[in-house]
Amino acid sequence: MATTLADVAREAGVDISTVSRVLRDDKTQRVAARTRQRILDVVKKLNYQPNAVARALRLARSRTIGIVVPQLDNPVFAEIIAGAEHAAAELGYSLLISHRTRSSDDSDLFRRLVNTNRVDGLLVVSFDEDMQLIQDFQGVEVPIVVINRKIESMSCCVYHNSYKAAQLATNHLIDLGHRQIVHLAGRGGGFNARLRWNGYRDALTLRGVPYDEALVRTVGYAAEDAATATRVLIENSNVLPTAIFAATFLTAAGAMRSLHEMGIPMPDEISVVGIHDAEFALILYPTLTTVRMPNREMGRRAALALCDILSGKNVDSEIVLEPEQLMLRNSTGPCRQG
Amino acid sequence: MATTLADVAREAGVDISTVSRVLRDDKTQRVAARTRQRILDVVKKLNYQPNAVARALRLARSRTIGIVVPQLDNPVFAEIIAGAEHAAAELGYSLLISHRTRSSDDSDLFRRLVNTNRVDGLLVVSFDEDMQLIQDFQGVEVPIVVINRKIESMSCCVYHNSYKAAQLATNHLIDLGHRQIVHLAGRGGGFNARLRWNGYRDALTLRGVPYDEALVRTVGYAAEDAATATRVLIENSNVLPTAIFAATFLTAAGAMRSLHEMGIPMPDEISVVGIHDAEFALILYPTLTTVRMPNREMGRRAALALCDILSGKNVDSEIVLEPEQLMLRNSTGPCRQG
DNA sequence: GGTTAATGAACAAACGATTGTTCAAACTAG
DNA sequence: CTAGTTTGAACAATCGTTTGTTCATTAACC
Repeated sequence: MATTLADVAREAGVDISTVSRVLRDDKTQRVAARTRQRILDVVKKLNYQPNAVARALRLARSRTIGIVVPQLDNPVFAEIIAGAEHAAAELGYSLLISHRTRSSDDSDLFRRLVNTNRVDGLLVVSFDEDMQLIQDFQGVEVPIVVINRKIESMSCCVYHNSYKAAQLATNHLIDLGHRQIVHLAGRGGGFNARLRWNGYRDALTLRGVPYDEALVRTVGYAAEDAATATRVLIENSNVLPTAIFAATFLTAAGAMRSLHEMGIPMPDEISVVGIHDAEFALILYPTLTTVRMPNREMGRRAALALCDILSGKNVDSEIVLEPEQLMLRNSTGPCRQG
Repeated sequence: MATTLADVAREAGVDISTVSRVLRDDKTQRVAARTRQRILDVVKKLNYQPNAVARALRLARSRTIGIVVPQLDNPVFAEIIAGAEHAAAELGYSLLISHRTRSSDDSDLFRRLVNTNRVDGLLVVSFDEDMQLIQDFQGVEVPIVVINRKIESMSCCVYHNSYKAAQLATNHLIDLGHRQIVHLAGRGGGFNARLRWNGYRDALTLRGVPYDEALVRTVGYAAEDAATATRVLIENSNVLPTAIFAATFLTAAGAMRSLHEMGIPMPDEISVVGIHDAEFALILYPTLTTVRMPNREMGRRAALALCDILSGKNVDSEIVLEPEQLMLRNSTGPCRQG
């Protein structure tokens, strides 16, 4: 069995409350230096570690936060989790992970997590389109930090500046001389999808390149969707686009596959740029130019914010993270038609 | 505040112990049908949910298991986690996630997780090469299930039949007429790396293809390592290999990138096959032929085994999962030199 | 030296559940 | 009608902490 306060107290010949006070460094009461030392010696000797469960019961705080993610096998979410786990661990919090798929009816997932007092707070990573999210928050009595999207009614949201990211990507293409720039946008008009579309449109307009809605295609999440859309787009074009700005990594990859299949060389005839950077950007051929987004940082900041809320501090209701940088690789190049 | 047993008891006009017995369906004591119904009504009315922390303290069981992973942004590990989370949730267990990097000195990570009574058991996902693992298990007093590798001294290990997977991959290449088959093996000689190498060698031998150690290269984990190794290998070959069997997904991707860069067409001049299947196999060009391994299932079986151990059942000390199937795609084709 | 103040540590009551024990009321039987 | 047995539910201890309160000592002061 694990050693308890009682074991330490017995060995040191004091009351458990005294041991507790020494360990908690209780200010309201003083302990003689000799006694304190004796206790600390015993604590070390017995390798005492406080029982987190008992403490959680007494304090009504478990020092555990829950993170709810829509899917795990997505590098973006994985990075968010990694960032959150790291930050939480540093602050002495544990991370309980929970899965919330689009399909499964998990309307009481949050309440279950919380009502059974397992978690002090919740980190919720949102899919762009999950509209049910807000109503599922009803009746959840712990602080919630929303990741990857802004929801007005929530006390704290941490998300990327996707608008800026799209501008970076688009400007890069414009700088290379491209004018016929296709945008493969996220279907469903979610938070990030909309911002990226707007960023793309405004970047064009600001630089005097006419915005043509016909060059925008909304595609689903899978690479296959982007592949199909790209094929259709190319086959039906009178004037071939010279560049593609893909809203996500998988979209970019899907587009690239179609281009390969149609024998269109990159970046010679068509440049491709994507958003989100991961190891996978390097395994594509050609390696993919992307706008790197601070996903880890997003997880980290969200965890920090939640822990701040839990310790009674005030936090900004919105934390917006700027894109890190344009990762220049081999999928983009100067426009040959310019 | 959340409702407690006391709230329910007061409302129903009974003692808390009676409420508890009704909810636990205690056999040792009977409760009058009327009382039982009254209690159940109140429970529903107040939406009572037991406090998991209090129960954990009393029962010395938290119904939480910890999963320790070496990295998160790896689709294989992500799938394992997803499988484990799902199975755990179904059995009423929560999953605490913890990160254990190769570098960080986390020799007491396991003990910390356990001694503070946060988890009833541990799922440890192993990196192939992590040799320190075993000694870090010392003094950990909860059941541990090791995932992705066999460790003799452990009571339960769940892992893939990597030997068989390698044979599947190699046989596929042999069937296509290939004889000069390179193997890009995992560096460090870890559990899976060794099995795959052996599977490759034995498949060749069994089919009468001479095994030539010069055709095996050990490479590190990153795609870049495989890319470099492939380039060196090709440039120094008298007889060009006609196929590559890459031990992992990233290895395959790295090799493919080098082949692209050297202008060697796939699969016309060189076929490539990898192990592990994910969305990423579909975004490569050409799409990658792989042996699909049951990673989700591995996580699921490990969680089930751990929960079985925790409920006192006996479990097999080894659970070996066979490769699912060869996913035939466009990176492999008949040998043109045959 | 006797009263008061400060010190140091024990005592005890929670937190919310589970579970062995006790006990009153109702029932059975002789 | 009384002694003995069931039945149904309350009582109480416990899990390992934290923290307000009490209580001896010792020190301090006039």
